[in-house]
Amino acid sequence: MMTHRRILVTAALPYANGHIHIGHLTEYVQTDVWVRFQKLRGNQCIFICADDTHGTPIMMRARQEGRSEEALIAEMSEHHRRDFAEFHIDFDNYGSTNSEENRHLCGEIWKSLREADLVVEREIEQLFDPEAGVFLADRFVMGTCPNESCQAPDQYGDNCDVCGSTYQPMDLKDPVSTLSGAKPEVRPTKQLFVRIEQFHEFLEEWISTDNHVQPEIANYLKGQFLKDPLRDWDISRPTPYFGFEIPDSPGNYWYVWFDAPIGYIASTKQWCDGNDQQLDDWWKSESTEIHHFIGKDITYFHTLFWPAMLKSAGFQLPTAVHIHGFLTVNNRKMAKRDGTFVLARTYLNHLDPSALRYYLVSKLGSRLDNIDLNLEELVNKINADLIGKVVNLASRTAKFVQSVGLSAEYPEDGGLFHRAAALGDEIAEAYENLEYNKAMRLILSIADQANPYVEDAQPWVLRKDESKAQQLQDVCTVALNLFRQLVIYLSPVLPELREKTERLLNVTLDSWEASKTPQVGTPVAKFQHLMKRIEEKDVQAMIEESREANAAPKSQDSDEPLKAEPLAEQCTIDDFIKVDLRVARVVAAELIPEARKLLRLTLSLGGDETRTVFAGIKAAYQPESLVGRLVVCVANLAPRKMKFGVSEGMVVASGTGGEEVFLLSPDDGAKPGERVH
RNA sequence: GGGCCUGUAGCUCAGUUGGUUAGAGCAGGGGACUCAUAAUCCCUUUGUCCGGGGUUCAAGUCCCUGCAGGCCUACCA
Repeated sequence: MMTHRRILVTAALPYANGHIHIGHLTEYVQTDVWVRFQKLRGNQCIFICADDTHGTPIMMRARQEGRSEEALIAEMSEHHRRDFAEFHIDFDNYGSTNSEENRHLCGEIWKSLREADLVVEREIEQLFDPEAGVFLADRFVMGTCPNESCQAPDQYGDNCDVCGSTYQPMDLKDPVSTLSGAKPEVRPTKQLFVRIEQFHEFLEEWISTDNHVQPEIANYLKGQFLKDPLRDWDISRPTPYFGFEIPDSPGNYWYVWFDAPIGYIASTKQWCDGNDQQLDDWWKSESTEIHHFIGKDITYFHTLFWPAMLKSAGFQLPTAVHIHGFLTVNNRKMAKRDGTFVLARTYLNHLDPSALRYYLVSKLGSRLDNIDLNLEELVNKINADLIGKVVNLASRTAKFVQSVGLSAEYPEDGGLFHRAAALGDEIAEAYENLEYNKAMRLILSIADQANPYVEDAQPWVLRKDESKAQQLQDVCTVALNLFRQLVIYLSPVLPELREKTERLLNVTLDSWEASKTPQVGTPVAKFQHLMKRIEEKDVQAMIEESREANAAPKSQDSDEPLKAEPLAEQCTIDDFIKVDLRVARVVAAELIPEARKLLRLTLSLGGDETRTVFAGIKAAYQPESLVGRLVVCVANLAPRKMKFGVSEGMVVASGTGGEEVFLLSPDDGAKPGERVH
């Protein structure tokens, strides 16, 4: 018998700025399955989550919608809760970072940081948007890359997409606020920093021991952050900011990444208050395990800052931070354009949540690989595995024993039940270690033995001979007991199947141990469908709706590009004329193997006039597809020395970069060398 | 440029501390059955285990190297 464990589990807090989509669901399903598994094993386990509600994006959106932040986050919370509930994601408490409990705990932890003398005040300069009246985070500023050899326009405030260099938003040339289009001013602000370097040795030790993080993550952190002194962590934001004002620093607010993880504790506190529990038993007790499930994008907050904060405030550190990869659909990044950016709600409009749960779980392992949702495979897998093999077992036998129930004693079955029970240990180990794909393989192997058993025993023949009634009952008793084992093993993934099976077999399947003892002598209810097949057309309809819901209305294009990059200030015709745009023909296009983004183009402006241009379009265009086509180039741009040679101009394109690059082409009839007026 | 990961049948993947003829599911082909949500069962085809070296009695499995793909991160390692 295993020891009774007390386990606290969290999933990342979804941001209150958007709806839940199937990418999010990978994490919540992974976590929910683990929690349900622990509960089934008899451990005391609670699943804690909350909405992450603070920060500039929430503030700006509320303003835009003309309502309070509180109204916005309250509505979002409703949506999130409903989506999760319908995907059978069952939190013990779902809170909000904008709660009194959280404010209080932030204060407590803050006090510990102060007392340990870990907080320093420093004056820094930040960009301020005079029109919107807010300080601008890096991503709210765009301008020209300050790198002399790059000068790419329209880059964010922290780094350049084109040359990859990093810099401060102050360094950008011609910066523009993406909120208002105004030119930001540089203003000094006093901000608070946490001297996290104090924890350097401790963190190095912590990430290297006891599987606190996956080995590849430990490796990454050591190589990426811990090899140098850790930089002070900028933990405050000046007013206006939607969040908690720092008690001993009026006008300053805690940065959202300070109060968000504390939200885990605050949400636990709410649960404790409602369940007669002591918070300290969960967050300050060595006998409690704490497991965080997060995506790889937020690794650094959870493996460096968070342990440091907990450590200094005397809280228990996580037992493990489990990090997973991202979800792709049909092997591509989810994209609105492809209809693969599917909201949880849109999925629910067309398909059974159990299907996605099973599919994701059958793909998930313990590593942080990305996982792919192949829609064709989804249909196939659900129908073949769950309907054809698992549910079919009950479907083909239950009605034969509807009137008599299960046999009074468990019949001879050639060791089938015993073997499946023994396999339970291995399945449990796979669940425990987050090797869900392995667990599903093992479980399905039971169904693969059960169906031939039924085939061989031929209950449909037995029932025609009244003298074989006992034999018939026995065969169905075996099949339904194997089915019952399957359902227990699958119940962390498919809670709905469990409930329906409980009704069919008149039992409660709330313990893993139950899989070891056969069920006998109980009545069997009238068989009803336990799960529906998936139809290809429903998947198609879901994709269509995702496309429509996200695409702009037909007569009107989306305002997103303009919002992302507001109009520049007015210029005169003289300004415009300075830029000599010419039609050019691509006469050669070469891959530069060492370059990540660049292609080397040779452009002809007619006659002998040519230009060599390095263009950041490698991800978007095949070189051979470019040769011969017409493009528009900036012909009088000052040459720039680049890593692979001198670039003598630019080709004109729109798009956000990467694969999203669209070259301009003149209509038919244009000739190389013609000026664009 | 650096770091990490991956590369096994058409597809998705298993292959335990190196040990006999390399496996499963799906797909494909053939057959059986009719209880079941056109479900199920049986039989069946396919592999330069990415390439090249090396260690070993023995390598998909260990070492080196090359190639390809993915992710992360940078003229700092």
